[in-house]
Amino acid sequence: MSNLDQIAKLSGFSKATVSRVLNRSPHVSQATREIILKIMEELDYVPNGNAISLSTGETMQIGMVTEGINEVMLPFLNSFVETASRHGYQTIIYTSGGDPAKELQAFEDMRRKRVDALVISTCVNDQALLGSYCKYGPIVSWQRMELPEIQSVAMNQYDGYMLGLEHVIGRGYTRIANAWGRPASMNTFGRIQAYQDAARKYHLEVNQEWSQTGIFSIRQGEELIRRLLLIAGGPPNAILCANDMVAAGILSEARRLKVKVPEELAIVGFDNTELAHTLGITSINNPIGAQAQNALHLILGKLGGTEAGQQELEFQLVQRATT
Amino acid sequence: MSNLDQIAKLSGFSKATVSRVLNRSPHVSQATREIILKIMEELDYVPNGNAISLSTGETMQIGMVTEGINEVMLPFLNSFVETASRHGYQTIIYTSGGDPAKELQAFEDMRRKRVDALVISTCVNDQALLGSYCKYGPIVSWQRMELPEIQSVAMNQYDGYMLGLEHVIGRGYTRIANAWGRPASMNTFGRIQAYQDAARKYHLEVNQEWSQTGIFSIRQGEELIRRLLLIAGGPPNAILCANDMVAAGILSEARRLKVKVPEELAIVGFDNTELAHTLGITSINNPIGAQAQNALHLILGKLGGTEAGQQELEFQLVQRATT
DNA sequence: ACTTGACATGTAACGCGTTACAACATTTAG
DNA sequence: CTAAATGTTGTAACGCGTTACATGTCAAGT
Repeated sequence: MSNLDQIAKLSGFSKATVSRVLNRSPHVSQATREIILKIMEELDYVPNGNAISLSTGETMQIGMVTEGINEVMLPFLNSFVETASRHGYQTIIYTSGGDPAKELQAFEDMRRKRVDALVISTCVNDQALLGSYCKYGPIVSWQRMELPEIQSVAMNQYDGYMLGLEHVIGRGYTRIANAWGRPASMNTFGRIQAYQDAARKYHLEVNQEWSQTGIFSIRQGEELIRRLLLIAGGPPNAILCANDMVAAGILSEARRLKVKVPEELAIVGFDNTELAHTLGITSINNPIGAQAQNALHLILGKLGGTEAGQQELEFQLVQRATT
Repeated sequence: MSNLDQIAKLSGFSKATVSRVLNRSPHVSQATREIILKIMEELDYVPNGNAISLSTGETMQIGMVTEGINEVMLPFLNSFVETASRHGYQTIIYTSGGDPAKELQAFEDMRRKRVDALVISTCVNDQALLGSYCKYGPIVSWQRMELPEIQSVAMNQYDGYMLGLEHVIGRGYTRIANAWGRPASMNTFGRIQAYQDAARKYHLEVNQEWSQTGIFSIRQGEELIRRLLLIAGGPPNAILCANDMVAAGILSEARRLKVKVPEELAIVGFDNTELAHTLGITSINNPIGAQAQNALHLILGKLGGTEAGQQELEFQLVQRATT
């Protein structure tokens, strides 16, 4: 394995000049550049990434923190990895599986200079704790955060959820159930607010049992609808879901149980993923890919010292067969 | 930002001793260890990951090479990330989007010591080219490879596909269509072989137009079934798919077109992902998670110098509503 | 002819741990 | 009581680029 020193010795120039060639510095004569490039070629030289990172203090790597990779994350992850790579950054995945200690590994890795920045997709640690890592590098979150240090690319969940609510209300549904996601998250908070405001404004029937938090997955959706159908005082006739996976679970289980969709039950998903398209689920179009790009741009801005703003994004509702 | 030198100076011991404390070497007296740990604590010291990597030549990072992250990859990726992390390795995602040059970046990164090893999920470069990177570190592939240097954790596709074929044949279907994946891949090759052997053995009706390669996604599945239904000489009455996404596309489009499943069309997916469960698609259980673990173990073995074997895995067919 | 500046290149310190080898002290065995 | 073994710690080189600053050269400007 050849190194820069050898190239320098062989070419007769100093390490500095060789380094300049590597970094395309203009302060090298064309003749010198060619000689050095030729020798590099002959020795099959590539610079050692770790040495560069140690020296510059940059790893060109960004960590993505998440509980686990699921269908909803897919467009976020894909878009982020893609965009980051276009800017020369690689993405490292940190999955916690819900274990705060494992999640912390990502933050420690930033402290140890293994990654230059972090994007949080979902996280299970205390926000104050995460905040204490901000001094080690930029942290941007997909979900909205209370902590001002951690910027978020989440959209205004209140508006998005209201869009879904008014859609089903407009179609005559009044017994609306809610499958919300992470309890105590800002996203969920905005959605709850929207529901409460809509309930008041449109005089919806309200039943505590119709609203649940902590519902994320296909299986949880399946279970939820089974429970909802058994509720005393009657089941809801519409349900808004935390994401499309939940909606998919509810839809397939409802079909199995011979519940007519959308006549007896309207279903609205969230995120408008491929899944919603495939299953024909009405969904609120969360422009996830664009959010991921925003996340990267915020990070690049912070890394570069320029405080970049994010472009504004808008929700849309895509109507399909479930409403 | 404190460093090892400072800890050494403050504690009165040498860098070597401090390093020994960090690495839990037994050759340090208890008293010394405590003094040094205390100072580390006070200075809020963490070792610099890049310095460690430069020094040891290991990054504790493994690259995952793929065209893009999709539903089928999900269990592979999740399982790999999880297992790797348990062994102290982080996973870096390299998506090529089908561009060989972008894909090569991953291989170059191994050459530059940015990652210790690579797992190939899907790849678009010439295998011979990839082979030339084997000298820089272990490369393991999910898909079967022709190159002996690149070990694979793929299962015997012939057997798995035959399982699916015999299942539908056993249920009386004889006009079997095939939606195969990547052309010219070993996986596809095995499946084609299985189909040809089965066609001969069970006297299946054969129609060139029923078999296609290059079908991977939900959308492609949708398009495919539309085309198949228009074929002169009649459409097939069963179809085996490259993966569950394709099966999902076919199923939903078939329903839209009022084709009765499974009466008029049997559908068999591959991989038995969450998607197949949700949509009730019969699928061949490719134990993807276990394959990912195998991949990691092969890599760890090669990194550690011990040639680890992989545990044998078996296919199963999970019957659901589409057959 | 002389200053000024542009350009090319070198020097040496720096970023930060790891580790082979040496050295010394203290037991333990004989 | 000495030699060998064991345990503790230090020295210094190594892994490999980057970069601020210094030096030297040559042409343009006056």
